[in-house]
Amino acid sequence: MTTAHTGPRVEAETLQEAVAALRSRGLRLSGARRVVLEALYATDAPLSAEQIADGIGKLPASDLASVYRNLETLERLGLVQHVHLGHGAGRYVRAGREREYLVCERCGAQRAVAPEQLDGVRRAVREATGFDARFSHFPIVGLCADCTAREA
Amino acid sequence: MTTAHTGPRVEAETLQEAVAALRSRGLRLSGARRVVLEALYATDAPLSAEQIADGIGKLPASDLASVYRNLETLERLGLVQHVHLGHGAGRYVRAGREREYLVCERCGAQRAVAPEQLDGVRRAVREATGFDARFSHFPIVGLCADCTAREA
DNA sequence: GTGCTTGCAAACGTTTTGCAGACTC
DNA sequence: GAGTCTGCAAAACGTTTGCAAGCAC
Repeated sequence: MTTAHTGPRVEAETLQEAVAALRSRGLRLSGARRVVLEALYATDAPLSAEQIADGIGKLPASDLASVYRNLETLERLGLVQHVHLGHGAGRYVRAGREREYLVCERCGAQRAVAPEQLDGVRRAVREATGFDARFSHFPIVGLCADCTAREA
Repeated sequence: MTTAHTGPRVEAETLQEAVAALRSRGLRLSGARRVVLEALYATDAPLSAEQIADGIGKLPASDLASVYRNLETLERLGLVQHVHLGHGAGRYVRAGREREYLVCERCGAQRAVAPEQLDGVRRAVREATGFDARFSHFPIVGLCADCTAREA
């Protein structure tokens, strides 16, 4: 870790806003940091740290340890979120995309949906258990429609 | 891995039945294997491989690698199931307990419930997405009632 | 005796940490 | 110039694998 930079979370729709948010906290825009941000702003798909370090095939590569450090810094700032989509490595997406995930544990299919689509699920969870469910960090896991059909 | 032992899953309510199931597949009841089974049948709580290897404080200890190998064998037999309750190590429970899990991502509280209790949730997931959700392997993650209240 | 099973050690994939030098502001 | 940030190397963590010896059957 570098020095702690706490404070309220930040909104950033664009790379420019993200950079502004960084600067407003006294953080710098280094080469490695830019690679991480550009990768995350280049796609909506959840990326592994390794994919980011490799520059997702088109950006300059950077050190994996720096990628992890930057992801942590950016997550603390509220610019990045990580997701666990199964048994493998964690995945990272820029925050503010407002997505929740479902993963099929048979075929591995991943699906991202808008949170509103799961409001009924959230309501059912609250009624049954009192929990306020969030599927943005850990997904709903089960069998997708195809695998359910194949099962029968 | 040792030799493969495939075949239909097995039911075992008691340790004796589990041992019988083992034997019916040509598997043996070694010391290390007994420690794993006794630990799992001693509690309903999901245990880490390390806790099992330590004999959950009261049983004889055994080697961690053997514990993992036995857990895999027993899981393949259908006698054991593993659960991921957050960022840490995996947890293991004996199968047939029919539990699904909720975890609070703020305070870490874990709750196990009977699957029927989440039937409404499953229905809501199916209606919204076509998925057949299962919360026995990956839990529902969110904020528990206490943390939700504290939030406001 | 056969061959499943063990313990130990070493490797694994992912993530974290220590450190001296480099770069941003 | 001050202090953040980097790359590299090494460690940490949970888990898997190779192997020769040991034990259940």
